[in-house]
Amino acid sequence: MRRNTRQRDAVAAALAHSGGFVSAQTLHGRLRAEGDTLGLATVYRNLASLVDDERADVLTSPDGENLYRACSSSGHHHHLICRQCGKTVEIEADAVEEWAQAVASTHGFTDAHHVVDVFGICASCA
Amino acid sequence: MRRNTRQRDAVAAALAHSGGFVSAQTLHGRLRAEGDTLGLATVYRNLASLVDDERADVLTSPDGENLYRACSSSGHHHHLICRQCGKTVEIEADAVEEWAQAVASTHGFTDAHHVVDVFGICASCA
DNA sequence: TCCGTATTGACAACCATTCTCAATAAGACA
DNA sequence: TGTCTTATTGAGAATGGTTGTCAATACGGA
Repeated sequence: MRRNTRQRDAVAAALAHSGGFVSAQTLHGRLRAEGDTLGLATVYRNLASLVDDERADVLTSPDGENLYRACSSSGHHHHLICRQCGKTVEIEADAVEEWAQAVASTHGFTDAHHVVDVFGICASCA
Repeated sequence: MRRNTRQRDAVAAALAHSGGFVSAQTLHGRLRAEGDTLGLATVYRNLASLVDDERADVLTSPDGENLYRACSSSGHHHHLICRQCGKTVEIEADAVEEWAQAVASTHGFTDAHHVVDVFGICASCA
């Protein structure tokens, strides 16, 4: 049975409030900075449960950190992410979708999923 | 100045010998099992240098481990990977390269890197 | 209000990876 | 071949993100 706790709401709200991808550590830091005391493990647990419910996306940054983001469009999409500030732009990429499928079937692969993410430095961070 | 050491050769050979993607830990284990004594840190260092020289590829597995693979075609490229057996096909994707750069600069992002990998089930596993 | 139990928090445990630094050995040069 | 410089190694400690542990807390149905 799922219970609604102050902490769960706080994590969901903080995630929704920060525009782009955020690490669990950063999110925890922000919540503490705002005076909300809650454990780091709790942040991880709630982020994981949000991902389970498909209310958030995860992706692994190049330096191995897990980044989370409130999921707006429920459909399939990709991201352009600022390595510095985490600002994120959702990308539509029909061309890439088709390309991925084509490549997979050319080599006899089925049930193809793909990971397509672009990392860079955004204009305001440059 | 780069020096050729027994350990460097051993790592390169072991990587080339194992067909698909292997973790540094696994590679280290295999080398030790064959009686070759060398440090884990050395395996990491040599794998990193192989990646630097573009003689090997890295990718991060879903559970956060770094997997390495001897690289046949030098230069930047992507992978089509079987979720089941780990079999890997190297993909050339100039169109995707251009697309990634275009998307990044369209949104004012610079220094764009990208992650493009396709996971599926290969013909023999299907 | 009472009670069962999901959830929390503090901290320990984990584990891949990187760092440290003294010891070793590759390779240039004479 | 011998010497010298220094890249490389090895063992273990350190790092850092993430997960596990377990007693204490508090949600929510009865």
